[in-house]
Amino acid sequence: MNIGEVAEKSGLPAKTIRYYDEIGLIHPNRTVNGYRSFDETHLHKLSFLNRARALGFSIDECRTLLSLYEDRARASGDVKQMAEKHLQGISAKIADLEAMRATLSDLIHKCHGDDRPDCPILETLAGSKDPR
Amino acid sequence: MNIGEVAEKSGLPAKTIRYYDEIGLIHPNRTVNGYRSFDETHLHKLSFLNRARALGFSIDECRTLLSLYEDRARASGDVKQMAEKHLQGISAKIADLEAMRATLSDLIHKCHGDDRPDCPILETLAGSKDPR
DNA sequence: TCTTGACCTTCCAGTGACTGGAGGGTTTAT
DNA sequence: ATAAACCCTCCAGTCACTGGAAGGTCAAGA
Repeated sequence: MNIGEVAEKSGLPAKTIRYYDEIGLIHPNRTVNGYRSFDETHLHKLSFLNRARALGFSIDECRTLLSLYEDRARASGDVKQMAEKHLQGISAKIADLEAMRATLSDLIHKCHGDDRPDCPILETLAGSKDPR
Repeated sequence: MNIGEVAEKSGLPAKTIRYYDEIGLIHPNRTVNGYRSFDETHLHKLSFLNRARALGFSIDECRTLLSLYEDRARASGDVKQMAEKHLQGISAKIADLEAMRATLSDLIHKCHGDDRPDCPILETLAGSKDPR
C-alpha cells in the first residue's frame, strides 16, 4: 500500500503518517522509487494510533501503549495504570473548563448585551467586580 | 514599577509580561537603563489579561477585549457576542473530553488490571473490540 | 509517444502561548 | 569591594501537526 491508501484506511492524513514515520512511531518499508510501502501490520498500528490519539493520549503515551500492545507478556495492570492516570488528567481538564464555563455563563447572563457601553463582563475582567 | 513588582501584583510571570510586550499587548515605558517601567494602568491591563486568559480567551480575543474595554463607546452587545461564541467553544471542548472520559472509564472498568496480559483497553485500541 | 493529472518525495516554516537558559548589564545592601 | 538580586536580549524548545514549495514517478488517454 502507498501512503494515500493507508491514509484513507486508517483515517489519518498522509502528512501525519509521514510525521509518525519521522518520529519513529512506525517503520514502513520503501519501494525502489522511494515511496513508503505499508502492509496490514502498519495499517493496524496506524489505526491503533488514531484511536489512542482520539482518546487524548499523547504521542509519548501512544509509544508506550504500542510497545505494551506488542509485548505479549505485558501485564494488563500496566496499561490500566496508564489509562487511569490519563483519565485523571482528562477529569482535571474538564473541571477547569467547567469552572470557566460557569463563570463565563454567569457573566453573559448579567450582561444586557445591547448598544450601551456598560458591561459586567469587561468590568469583571478589569477587576472592579468579583467574578462570583 | 519594574517588571518584578508588576509581575507579583498582576500574578503573571515576568517572562510572560515581556512576551506580551513583544507582541504588542502592552506598551511599558523604558527608564534610562533600559528597564521596562510600568504604571497603574499597565498593571490594570495585565491583571485584565490574566483574568481573561484564565477564562480561556485566546491572545487575539484578549486583544479585542482590551480594545473594547478601552473604547468608552463600545456596545456591550459586542462583548456579549464574543463571550457567547467563546462559551460555545468551551462547551464543545467539554463535550469532547466527556466523551473521552466515558470511553476510557468504561475500558478501565473492563480491565482486570493484574499481571495477566489480556487487556480490553489494548484490544479496543487495536480495533478488535468495539469501544461502543 | 507525449502529456496530463494524480500520486509520491524532502525540506522548511509556521502554529499558540509561552518557557528555559545563556550571557551579560545594573542596582542595592553589606 | 563584592555578592545577591534584579534587569536586559536573543535563541531554542515545547506539542503535534499543517501548509507549501520544488521536484520526482506513474498510469491512462490522445
